[in-house]
Amino acid sequence: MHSLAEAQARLAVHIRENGLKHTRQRDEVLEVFYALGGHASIDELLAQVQTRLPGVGYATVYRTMKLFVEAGVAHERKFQDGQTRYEPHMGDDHHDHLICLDCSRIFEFEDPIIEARQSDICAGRHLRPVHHRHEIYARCTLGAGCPDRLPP
Amino acid sequence: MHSLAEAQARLAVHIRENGLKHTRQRDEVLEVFYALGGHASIDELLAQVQTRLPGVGYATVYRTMKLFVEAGVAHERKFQDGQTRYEPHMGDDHHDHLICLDCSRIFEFEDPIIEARQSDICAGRHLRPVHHRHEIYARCTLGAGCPDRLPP
DNA sequence: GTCGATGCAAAGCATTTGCACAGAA
DNA sequence: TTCTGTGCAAATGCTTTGCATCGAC
Repeated sequence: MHSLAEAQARLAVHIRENGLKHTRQRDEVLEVFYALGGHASIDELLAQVQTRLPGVGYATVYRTMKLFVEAGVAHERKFQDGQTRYEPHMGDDHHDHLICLDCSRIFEFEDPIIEARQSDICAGRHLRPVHHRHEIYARCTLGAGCPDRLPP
Repeated sequence: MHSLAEAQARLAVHIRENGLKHTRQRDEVLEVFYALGGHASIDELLAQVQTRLPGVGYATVYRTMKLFVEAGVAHERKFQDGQTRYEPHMGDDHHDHLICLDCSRIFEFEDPIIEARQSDICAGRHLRPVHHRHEIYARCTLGAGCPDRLPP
């Protein structure tokens, strides 16, 4: 699942199968969620949704994103700033995050060697990894030359 | 720094150097903190401190743990249960966490291969790792035989 | 006697929930 | 018409802060 259209289809199925309802709000939140691209916070989502559908409040966005997670179209990520962020579900590929402390950009990475080491570490303790969280916080080696430096 | 005595010494220095004061509460919180051994939450700390010094409230424990972090005798860790946990600072050695979803135990691990891969991943993007968070959530392969299984 | 620390209650944030009403099916 | 979804406000859980008082120096 990559595109908005696929997400809409999957959500529709989930709604059907669980006797839920298709609403304008859910449509708009899903479109905004895909338009924002990834790592969107509730505040960012709400701000965008309100430009399309004034009157929507936090409760609806929170409930809707929870529904998206249950429907499998979104993932929940908790970084260190106290805000929950969401990203579109992209099939089975797993990835972790690399966060630039200079410009706040969030990169994604996936490393088979690290994944393998994790299994080994677990195996030594009679454990089997279920999921993990791996975030690297880093700074530009280019200093002020960071091409996408953002205001602090 | 490993022992309570060393932590007491370091805290005393920090207090001296910053014109702060040595108090009974800070003594007790530090002892309880070391007695609990690691990954203690504010609630756990407060409960223990109150057996020794009734009347202490959340505010004091929160403020005291923040002081310990500044003094370098404690580290702050945020796992996924919404509670901040603290662990004694053990010199320069860094470690990550392996959390058993069956019995809630928290293991520590450190893996040079993973650390090296992290640097490589950063280098490819002109970044230099500053710190990271790596948590593996796992289940016992022993099933109900998990020797230290705890109630859910 | 100063000035930082404490304890309590109130305030802050992010998130969740109760409830009356609106709107899909 | 029925029952879920929505919007608002109040409630919650964790953490921080304001303020009068306490206690270390």
